[in-house]
Amino acid sequence: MTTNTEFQNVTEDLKWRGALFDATPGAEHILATEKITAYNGFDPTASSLHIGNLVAIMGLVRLQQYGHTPVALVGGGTGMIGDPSGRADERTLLSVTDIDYNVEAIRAQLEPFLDFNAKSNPASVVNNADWLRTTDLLTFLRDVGKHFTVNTMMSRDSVKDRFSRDSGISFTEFSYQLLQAYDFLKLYENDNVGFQAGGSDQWGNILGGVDLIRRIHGADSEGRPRAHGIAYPLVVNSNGEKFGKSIGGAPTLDPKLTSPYKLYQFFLNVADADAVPYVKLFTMLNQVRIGALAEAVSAEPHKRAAQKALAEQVTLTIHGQSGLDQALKVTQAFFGGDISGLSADQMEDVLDGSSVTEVTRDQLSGEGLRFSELAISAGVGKSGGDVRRTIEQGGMYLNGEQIGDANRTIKTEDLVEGRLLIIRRGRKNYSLVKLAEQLGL
RNA sequence: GCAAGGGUUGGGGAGUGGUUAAACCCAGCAGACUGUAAAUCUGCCGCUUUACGGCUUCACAGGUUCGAAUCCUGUCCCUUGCACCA
Repeated sequence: MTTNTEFQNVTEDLKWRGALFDATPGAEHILATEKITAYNGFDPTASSLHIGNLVAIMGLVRLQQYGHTPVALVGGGTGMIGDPSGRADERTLLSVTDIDYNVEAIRAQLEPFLDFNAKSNPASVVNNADWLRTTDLLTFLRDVGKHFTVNTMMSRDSVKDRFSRDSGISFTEFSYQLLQAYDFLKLYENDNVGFQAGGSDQWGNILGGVDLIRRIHGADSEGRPRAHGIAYPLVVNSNGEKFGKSIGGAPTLDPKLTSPYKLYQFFLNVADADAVPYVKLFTMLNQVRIGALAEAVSAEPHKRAAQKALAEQVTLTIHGQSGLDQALKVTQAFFGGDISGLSADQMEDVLDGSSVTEVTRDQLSGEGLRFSELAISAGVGKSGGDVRRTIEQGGMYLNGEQIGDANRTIKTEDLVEGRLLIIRRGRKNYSLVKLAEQLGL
């Protein structure tokens, strides 16, 4: 074992972290000897990136760390078509308004990761809508389409899979690979972007772009390809399941959709076997730190040192110090002690930012409000029957106390210090209910 | 356009006149055990103020029946073959 904690270049680093799946010939050499500009595309099919995108984001971060210039491409144009990769069925097209909204949201989510003010290699965000929406059909077919044979296009796995299915593939999605190749070409020509990074599912699309650039611009003066690509592996957990595919869908990077607390909890609950690999992939911690964590995991697994480090680091980068503080505070309150001992102020503080529901004083007066109704509006139950069943199984709590009666009603006396209620479903799902302010009545 | 096959509860997929709110698997939820893990086990998993009750469901609209997801008619959609086009 050497004491050397620094890697010479980004590829060594990525390899050590298990984050390099494939690279075009010569790519590693260039990454080690030159400072390049690399881009990674993000699909605006949803309003938020999720943790599945984290590998790619961290890839850009590491590239920047080693002096390369990262470019995040948000697919406002390609999003209008839809990538068939990894899809069993045709996508439903999104409206332009939705896409534009998503593009903005994603742009904002990428910002905490990258340094946009670096002197020599500032990060930037581009939107392929800027060129794709204005390119005219005939020009595109002549300049780009001419370089692709349908034979190759059909041999793509993402396309082939769909051929064998009943649903087939539309021409629209079939064309997708051309668009992504065109993006690379545009970025190469306009901004001298010579690298594309992406998940292994994007490898075919990446090579398509590399190929297109070679066909149009040929090799450089030394006979080397002008464009390169690297791919990250698909992250799976120790059960072979796709990363993030649990607990009601993948956590997002949007604090409104996934509170810092929930994000923190997601990573804290990672299985032992996954903890160290994930730390390597998703944090900037160095070899020494990670080596120590690995030892800690095997020596004292119950202390979950790696899980804690992982959850802390990820929450910190995505939601900042205040987000992490909040996540830790909530965790401490819920798992460290008894929340029924907390004051209303503390509860509110701890749960601020997670889902909050309001009730009016009227609703709680007289007969009171049925617990099941409140639980549904607070989002911890799907229907009256669902809530009742959960209560019967002992899974519903009000202010830290288990509810035994499915007909439980909520009255003003139940409010903690006259203004708050805490509903809990199962072990980890908390929801805050506030008494609405009465406005000038 | 013609012909054949098909559309079942989140997904997959049984079920072809009654005991079917609908097998089974996966996913999901709750509980036990634990380390807020994994594995395992138990219960739940259309709606309903608690129900051996009521209601609404098997693409949609009608119809036949004491009774239909199951039969008939029409409509929509999907798949496959043929034709048309080229």
